Amino acid sequence: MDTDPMKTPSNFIKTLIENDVREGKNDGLVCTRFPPEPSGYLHIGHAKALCLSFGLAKEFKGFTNLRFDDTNPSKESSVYVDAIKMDISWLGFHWKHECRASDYFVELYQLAERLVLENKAYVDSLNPDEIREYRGTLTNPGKNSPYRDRPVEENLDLFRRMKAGEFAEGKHVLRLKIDMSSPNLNMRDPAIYRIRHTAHHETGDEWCIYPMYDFTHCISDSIEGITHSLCDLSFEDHRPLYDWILRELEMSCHPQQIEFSRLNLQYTVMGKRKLRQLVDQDIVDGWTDPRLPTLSGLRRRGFTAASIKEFCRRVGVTKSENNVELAMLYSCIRDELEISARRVMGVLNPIKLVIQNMGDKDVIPLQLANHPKNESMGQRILNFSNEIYIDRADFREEANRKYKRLVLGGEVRLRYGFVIKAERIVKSSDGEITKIICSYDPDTLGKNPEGRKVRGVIHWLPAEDAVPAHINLYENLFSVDFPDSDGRDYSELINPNSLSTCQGFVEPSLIAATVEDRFQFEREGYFCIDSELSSPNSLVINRIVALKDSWEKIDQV
RNA sequence: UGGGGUGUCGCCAAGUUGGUAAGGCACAAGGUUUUGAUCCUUGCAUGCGCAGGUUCGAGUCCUGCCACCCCAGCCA
Repeated sequence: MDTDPMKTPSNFIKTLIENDVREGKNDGLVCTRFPPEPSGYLHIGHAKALCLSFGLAKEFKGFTNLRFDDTNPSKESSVYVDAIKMDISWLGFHWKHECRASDYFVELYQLAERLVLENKAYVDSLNPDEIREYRGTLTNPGKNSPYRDRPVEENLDLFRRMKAGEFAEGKHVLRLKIDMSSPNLNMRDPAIYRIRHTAHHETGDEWCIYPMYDFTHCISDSIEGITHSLCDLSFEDHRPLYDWILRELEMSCHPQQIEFSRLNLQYTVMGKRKLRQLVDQDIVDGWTDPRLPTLSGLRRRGFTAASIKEFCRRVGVTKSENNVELAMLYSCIRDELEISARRVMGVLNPIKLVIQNMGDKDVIPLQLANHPKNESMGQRILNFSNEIYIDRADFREEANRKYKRLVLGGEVRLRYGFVIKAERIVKSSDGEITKIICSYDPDTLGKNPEGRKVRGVIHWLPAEDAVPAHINLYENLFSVDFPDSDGRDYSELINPNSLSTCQGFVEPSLIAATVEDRFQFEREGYFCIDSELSSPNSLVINRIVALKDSWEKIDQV
């Protein structure tokens, strides 16, 4: 496989395009488009489509247009337009033209009139229920509408009056005259214009009839000179219609529609309707909730654009059903952050530890590497003093040999510091450990103690300099791997632990961290500053992903 | 029982004219390690949905089955 991150790995679409270019089709041009409907936020499935369409066009020196498919004013809004542009830019893609289907409303209308004139379209006055009835079923052919043979003049008159606003919604619809007995339901006289007395976020109240997807999309592609129109498998059945319209209209540019399978990620949902439901029902904290697979959510969680593109590269492009494991995504961000993230100490569940053989005022400045393998990332100093914090999970009153951390009476090394020994503990009246009293061995900095082996290393923070932080830890949003194919209601499938928070401590340097920064809390995972809730005097930190943890498995047996 | 698709390791996925099954993730076992991380080494489909056939040779060709997905919005 091609491992160059700058290039799309080989896939069936790329192969097909390579052949087109080789044969000189479209004068060797490769022009694509990304056509979101501005009715929701983009998610990681869109990232796959983005990587494909933008990636291919770029590789073949073509261009990609961003086109908002805004033909349904009742569902769309400009707030989504802005969010979508933001997400695409964040991923690092540059579109040639920013277009909207609504830019073509006049042209679309004229083309529709032409089809009426050529007796290839007619105004149907059946109501929605009747239209459904007449359409037939999957196994039975449909039958012609009684209005199908209206004279051209009457169709034209009616269509113009639809446009003029003379009719109520649902009264009439413009349909293509194709074949009511086609085995492909999409060819059974599809509706291409409906009446909607709704203002459009771009065209205002200029129109009260709006063209529908099948009619709009192919023509928009054609107008823009798109050569390869990539979409997901659900449009495969629409391709004959796509081609029919462009052929009947004798459009000079006839793009090729190619379908690929959409991305499915385990333990989450990708459908726009479903994501909206999570947002609307306040199951999550808006479209940018870090648990969501939306690009805004992933960004807020701390995923980088590069890691998402790498993920898309790794999952590939095919026509087969796929259910990608979350581990694949996590691996991408870990691989990147392992190299780039600076290391810091962060204590999630603090417990105080007192060094008894150190004075109150004693301070030993310790040098800590910002990255164990990259000296150029420099060092920092942390003051070791007689009161420090460690994580509760790193201490046990008793434990078996497998436990490598601090045990009462045992020794452990403080990361980049001394070896300490747990002498005794202090408990509160309800039995909770409130303090661990330790001694430290001054002769163990940077070297092993004489005659003993210290197996464990734990992270720590000086109590004096520790900065409190609100830390968000995430787990899968859903408790089942395929929420879509589970019969139960969403509310029953949400993982109650998808978000857990703790009040921990971090190094002072994080006060100055920016939203772009990512860091590794040693032994814990990769974290970032929450872009919406954090401030220098009240840090909110999100865990992007935990470090791989082979201990967790051992501990459970 | 109509039409359109898809079936290669637990997951993703190469496999372009038939020539003797890439790679990634995950997992397992060793080694290194002041992160139970990283890194390194090794292992992981006599098998390509099933059954036949053609062929010296088939994941790749032929035939017949089976399974799963999508389509009956005046949504996109």
